Amino acid sequence: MKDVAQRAGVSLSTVSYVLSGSRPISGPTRARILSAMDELNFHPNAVARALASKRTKVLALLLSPQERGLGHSELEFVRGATEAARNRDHHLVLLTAGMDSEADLSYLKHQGLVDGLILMEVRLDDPRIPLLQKLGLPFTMLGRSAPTLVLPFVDIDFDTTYQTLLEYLVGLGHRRIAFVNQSREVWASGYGPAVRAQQAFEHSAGALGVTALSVFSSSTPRDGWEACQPLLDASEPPTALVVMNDGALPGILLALSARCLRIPEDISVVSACSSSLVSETLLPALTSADAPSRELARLAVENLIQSIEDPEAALQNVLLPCQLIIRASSASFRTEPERKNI
Amino acid sequence: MKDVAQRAGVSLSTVSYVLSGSRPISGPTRARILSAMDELNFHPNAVARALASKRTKVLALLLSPQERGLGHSELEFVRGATEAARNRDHHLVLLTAGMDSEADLSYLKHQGLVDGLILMEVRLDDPRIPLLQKLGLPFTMLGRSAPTLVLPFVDIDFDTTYQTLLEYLVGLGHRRIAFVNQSREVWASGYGPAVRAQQAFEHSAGALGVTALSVFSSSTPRDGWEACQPLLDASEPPTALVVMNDGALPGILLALSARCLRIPEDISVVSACSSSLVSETLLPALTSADAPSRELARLAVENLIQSIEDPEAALQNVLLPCQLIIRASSASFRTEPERKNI
DNA sequence: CTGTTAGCGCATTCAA
DNA sequence: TTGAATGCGCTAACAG
Repeated sequence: MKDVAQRAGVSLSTVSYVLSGSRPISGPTRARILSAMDELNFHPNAVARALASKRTKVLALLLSPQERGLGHSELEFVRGATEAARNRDHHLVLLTAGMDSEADLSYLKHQGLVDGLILMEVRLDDPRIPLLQKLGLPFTMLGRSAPTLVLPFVDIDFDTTYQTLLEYLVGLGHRRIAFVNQSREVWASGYGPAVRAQQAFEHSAGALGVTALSVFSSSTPRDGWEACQPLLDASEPPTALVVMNDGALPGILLALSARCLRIPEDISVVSACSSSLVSETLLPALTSADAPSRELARLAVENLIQSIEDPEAALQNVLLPCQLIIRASSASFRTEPERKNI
Repeated sequence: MKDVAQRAGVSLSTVSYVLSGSRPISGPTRARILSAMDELNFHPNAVARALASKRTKVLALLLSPQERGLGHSELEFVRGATEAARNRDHHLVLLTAGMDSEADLSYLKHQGLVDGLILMEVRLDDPRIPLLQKLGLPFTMLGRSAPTLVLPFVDIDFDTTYQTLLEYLVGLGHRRIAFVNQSREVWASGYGPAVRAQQAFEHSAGALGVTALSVFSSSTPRDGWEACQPLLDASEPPTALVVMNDGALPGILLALSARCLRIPEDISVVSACSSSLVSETLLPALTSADAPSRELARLAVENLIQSIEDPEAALQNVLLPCQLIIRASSASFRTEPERKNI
């Protein structure tokens, strides 16, 4: 950098100022400096900048790749966040270690390698939250914890999503609708989406006066298969399935196929809070309420950067509903003219 | 850190040396220093260390989450790599941006935020390789490029894997075996696994004298379904399917179900180079050759760190075969006593 | 075995 | 609008 300064006939600090833009530099000198940088193939060193400015411009996304691997909708979130970070001149890295214990997070903080965090897979009483607050490490959540806490987050608007979904199905004539949630363990652990979706489904179903059944399933085809057996064995099986479980979907479709139930003639299947990348490629293509992952990611990043730059700023929480996209797996329920159960 | 030094009654550098361990320190002083660090709740600052030592101790895993989302086997690799990095006192971050162009990689290098890279999804003539060599950025590949290049890599031993797989199937009496590869585009682009697996399959099939068919399929259930239609429509359909395509598997199973072909009575299905997390949870549980992701990850990290610490070191390439695990989807082929085709 | 010292490459405060 | 000087927190010679 001092080479650049010499070559441009200015002082080292002037070079620094054109880089950071934190001070007005006259047109000509700025141009000389820029071309000098170019000629010398100069690239500022991020580590040194970080040390001097105490900001690394690195944001981390905490993943917990325990259960089901990263689905398409998570990946879309990652892409959106990466892109948003870039637009704001930041790096976005994914961290996967056991970033949950106090030791880990404290380590992260003191290492000083990241300026802030985005938490995924937030639970209602997520233990990471008090830790991060205590450590003073800026963070934003994808999902939210218990409603009492005032914290920065972006999340799916489950109420609106399920209301839209159920109104659509009821409009098609369905009166017995089943919900396939995530696993009971995940739900019981207070994982936000599982809990809120369950509530939202039951609430909307009640408001619309439809019979609501629900089952849990881990995110595997095998469990999806098993989870829907009782539903299909019932004396009055549901005429529509709402599934918020991408991983279980193949098993569910297989189970229906095994019983020779046609979709959507015999039963409608809609996917909730998933990615169109999965809904579109299933057989048949599934009507779905697609999660606004990209948009949420963008908002989360903006949120985080803002709270890094101004810790006092009023936080701006956002809830976005999933968007209903009608595909081939839903149809109006005909009052059993030719329903064939085997 | 100077506070620690004072409190322990030693010089600043001595503290530094107990941290880095790069110099023998006597028991007593070391103990005093450690307890001083503890009392002051001291944590070394990674950024400062990086600036002074010119090593960030950060390794990056380059992902290209374009097509199919990260599958379980990739995630297992990530976990293995993270763990291995930790054991060697390094951080492992995942980078997902468009880290392929020269500009991006050069940026990464000059930023100086990472010491080295692990490349995933390597193609036979991967453009990133010459770039990284030119930039002098240490890297290791998961997978390998054209065989002529001498570069550090770890990879699956496709030849052994497919030989084992086919010998197993032939031993069960199968003589018509089909292979479902990744998509034609992926194969044509020179993606290593797709190319090498195809070769290995054909070679082993030839050596064993079995009739080999093969099709391509993108990693979606829909395409899996479609890809196997011609196989099943053939006058002499295969009696066994070898699938190296986790994403297509659900569609393939659905297609078989739709034709009322039972697994394994009517047709055997085995999964190649996948993760047991998917094979186990499909219906039925699939016999599979599981990728040694964890071990490969560990080796890749060791490799990379070694080449960072000693760029001249003789590189140690490794090929590991997948391990055949027999589950419920394969059985001996009975010479059509009751084969029911619909 | 331990202390002294000179940077690492840049941001930023003070002067001019 | 620019320059000079100080320091971010730590490492790694060089000296004892």
